[in-house]
Amino acid sequence: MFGLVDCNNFYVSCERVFNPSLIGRPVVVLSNNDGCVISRSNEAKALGIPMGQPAYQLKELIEKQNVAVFSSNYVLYGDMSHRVMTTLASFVPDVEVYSIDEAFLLLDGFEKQNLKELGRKIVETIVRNTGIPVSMGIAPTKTLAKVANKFAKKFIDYKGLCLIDTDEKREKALQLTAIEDVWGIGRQYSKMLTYHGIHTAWDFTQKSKAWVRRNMSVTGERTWLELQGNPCIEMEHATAKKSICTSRSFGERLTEYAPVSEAVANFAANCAEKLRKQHSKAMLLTVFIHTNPFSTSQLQYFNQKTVPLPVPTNDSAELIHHALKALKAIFAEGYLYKKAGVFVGDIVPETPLQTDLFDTRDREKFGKAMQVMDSLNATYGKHKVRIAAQGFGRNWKLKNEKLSPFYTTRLKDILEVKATE
DNA sequence: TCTGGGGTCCTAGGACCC
DNA sequence: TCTGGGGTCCTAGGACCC
Repeated sequence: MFGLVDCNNFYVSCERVFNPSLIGRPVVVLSNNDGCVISRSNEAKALGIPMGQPAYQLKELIEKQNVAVFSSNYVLYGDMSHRVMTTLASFVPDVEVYSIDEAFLLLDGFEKQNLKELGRKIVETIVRNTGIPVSMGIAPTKTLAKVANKFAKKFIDYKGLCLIDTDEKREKALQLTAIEDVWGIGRQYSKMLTYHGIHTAWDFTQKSKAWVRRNMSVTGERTWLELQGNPCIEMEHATAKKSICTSRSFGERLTEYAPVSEAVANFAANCAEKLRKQHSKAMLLTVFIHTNPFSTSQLQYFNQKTVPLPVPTNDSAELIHHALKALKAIFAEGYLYKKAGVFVGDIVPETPLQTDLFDTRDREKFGKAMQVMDSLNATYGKHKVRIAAQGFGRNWKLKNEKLSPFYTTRLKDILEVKATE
């Protein structure tokens, strides 16, 4: 059996833990740059605020209904997520952290009756220990655990826990699940399936295996099997990323090369840090820049450049060097830039080192410098020690006007909470 | 009229997830 | 005025090998 634990309205719940006056109120959290709504309290959902709605289109509603609005505070959410995951790991040995607010649990070896008790205990302990309310689904496959989780969330009588442990329950659940709500069925497949008269998860399971394979390839076939109780998607465990990307929209439009290059240098440094953290190096780097695609009045420009790295590397200075060279090749004057990003690919393990006959860089020396930089920054704060090209300008920085304090990670903010308490 | 029979690797694009 | 930021897997087709 598999369990799926999912935090309810996660980002909103994080804000509420440290600001209980938000409980009972409509609350939303916005994406980077205060762009779109990405988390909503139940009260905000009841007002009809959809997921992904641009904030500026909701201005009136927000004022009229006194909706509390927050910029996203990923430092806080990341720390709260860690607390939830650690608590889960104290109950079962095999936890797969699936996203910032979700985890799969392998529940093999528990008796049926114990399973319900265990689930109940997990749901109650998480909210008591972290303040974050969660829902849990338990079923014979991951896809069915996802289905069970939706019921745990939807029906208040379940008190956050739903088991699908008999064929009867499974059939009933599938009949009540719309096809577009199935894990693995996205917008395109929903459209195609609806066209073929398939409206529920149950309808889907009634199609032949060959039909599903023909129209939806092996991934669709797996979903089909999983919905019938045949597990084909196993537990996965954190492995090194095969590609890494850091990109941001700018708080204001940029026209000059200097601030764009500063931003790109920071994105490259960020990619380098992520590479070092997972002990790998990249062999390929891409830089992209573009104007605001939503604008109808401005001249549009999209461009990107990919460069092979002569020697696999995770050195900040080296990645910045190549990123800026690529940027120079694609930067064009006369546009209002909205977004840029750095992408690294062809990722290989840090060792063994692939050497290059003509490589003149003292990699041992620079590697040590990176280690020192990482350890200083771990103590004194992100990017406290940096490469000069990263600059101090900040004029490309994000808009986040409604940012909450770093309640759990920054001393000043922790003390502020204590003082108000 | 008839025109071999396998392979591998890479890339782009499309689907999906949070 | 104002619209996020990450990832994964699969397939088809082309280039190339013998």
